[in-house]
Amino acid sequence: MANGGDQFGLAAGRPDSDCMDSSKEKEKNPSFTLNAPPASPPQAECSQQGMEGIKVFLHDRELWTRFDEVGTEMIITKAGRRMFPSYKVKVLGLNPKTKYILLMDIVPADDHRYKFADNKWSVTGKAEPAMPGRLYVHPDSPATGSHWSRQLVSFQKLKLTNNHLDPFGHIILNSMHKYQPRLHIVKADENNGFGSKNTAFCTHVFPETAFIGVTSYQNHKITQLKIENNPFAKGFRGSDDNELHRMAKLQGKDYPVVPRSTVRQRTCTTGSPFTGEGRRLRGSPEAICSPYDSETSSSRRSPQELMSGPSSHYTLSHSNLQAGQQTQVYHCSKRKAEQNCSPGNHQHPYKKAFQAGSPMEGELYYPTSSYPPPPPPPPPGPSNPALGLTESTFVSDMGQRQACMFAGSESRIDELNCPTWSYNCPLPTAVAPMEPYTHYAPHPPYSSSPQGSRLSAISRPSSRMDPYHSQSTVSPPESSHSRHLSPPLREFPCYTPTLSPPLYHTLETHTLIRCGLPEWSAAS
DNA sequence: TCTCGCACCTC
DNA sequence: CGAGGTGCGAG
Repeated sequence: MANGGDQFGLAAGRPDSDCMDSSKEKEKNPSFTLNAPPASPPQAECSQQGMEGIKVFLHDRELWTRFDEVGTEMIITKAGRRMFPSYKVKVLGLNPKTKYILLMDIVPADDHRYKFADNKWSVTGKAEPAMPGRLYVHPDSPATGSHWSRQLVSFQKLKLTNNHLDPFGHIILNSMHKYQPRLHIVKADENNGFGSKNTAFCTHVFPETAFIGVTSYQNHKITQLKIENNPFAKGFRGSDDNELHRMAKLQGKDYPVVPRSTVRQRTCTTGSPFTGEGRRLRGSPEAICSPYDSETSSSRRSPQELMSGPSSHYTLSHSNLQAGQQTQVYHCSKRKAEQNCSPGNHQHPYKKAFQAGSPMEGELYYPTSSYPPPPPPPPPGPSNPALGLTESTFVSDMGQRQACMFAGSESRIDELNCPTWSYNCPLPTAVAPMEPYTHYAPHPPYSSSPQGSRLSAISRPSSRMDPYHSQSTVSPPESSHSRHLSPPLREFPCYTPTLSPPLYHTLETHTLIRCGLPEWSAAS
């Protein structure tokens, strides 16, 4: 991302990059300091709650970095498209016996809409209102620390869609907008009591995983990278003659055609438009940028570092979560869901469902009332929905454990009052009500530690940096910095214990519970 | 811009 | 083998 971020010009600079230790980072990059919160006081609730020692390393970071340097694009389709590279992480430092819920969300990186012209990305306007925020709960959740640490934690099955009414629980994104995936680790230990102030969680952001959602690839370099690295795209690889023949066929030409991939490779490799100055799209002027800058520097790290290093994870307090998101939870039974509705079905079924029926549903589901609460509240955070979800829930519901989606609106969070857990019943249709998230509050995602602070700050002016301290955690192997911010608040989505038939369960935002911060708590 | 059906591929 | 993940290119 570093680069990528730059490329996109995302508003943000990336917060620090992954692997480095924040402290180290600072050393390297003075600028970093500016943005980044000081090594920060561990205030973090995270630390208090034993989340401080958690280290997260992005798998295949090198690959992510390669994409990022060009400007990562992720295809978003109505049926839902997987991300590539896949988001996989190695998590260390968890208490072996404690149960945790791992989930992801993807938040707007900034409030811009982008266009790809002249072989480069540039800002073309203001972002569309944020889509309903959804959280993807790892299918294994909740599971013990030993379980998570045993092997890579893969979010490979997470799918992205541009269908605002998506019933499958896929993460909804807007095309030509930049996003930042985030990983949330929520302690599901009963002792914490879900929804309690003590519930601990932390958020990790790998700037290099930021991407722009597209309905079709814009940058040939990206297409090439996808083809070269994604096994499912093997058929497009220009291995030798195959490609030529294939291309010729496709084009209906008798003569060999030069495979795009080949061309691209040559073309793109070196000077990506993005590189250097070119890369940065105008970032949002906001402070955000700075963090990224720091990030950028980080990007400069040696390849080795990038590769192996644990990415820096920032622990963001929930604040990082995008503001204004609502939380909804969807449990999808993988197979079933797919069978019933998914793409697999051949678009028909689901199309109908979505297109035809959806509008209504969508409307119905969108609770206008709750809508954009003014200050973007803290992100749904790892909504504890997960927490709420007990194992039993997960397990039982899903024959197999499956990923669950949550959509959260931060905005609501504010509104939420005290921590109470409520359970919502999934809609019969499986469509969860969602609210649009409040339009993005400045980009939360990025500001990692600094972000964290930023986010919070953003969402709530009052809660700025102070409240959140990002701790810098040193990531072991490589330099990584992880910052743990103590979240001011925590929200917990309510969750329905009984999974109803519908594959998905939705947690509504208002059901979220906030925990923790005084500031926020006061809000609304 | 986006959607769709397709060939080709992995699993 | 079938299910399903790919990018392609026409529409």
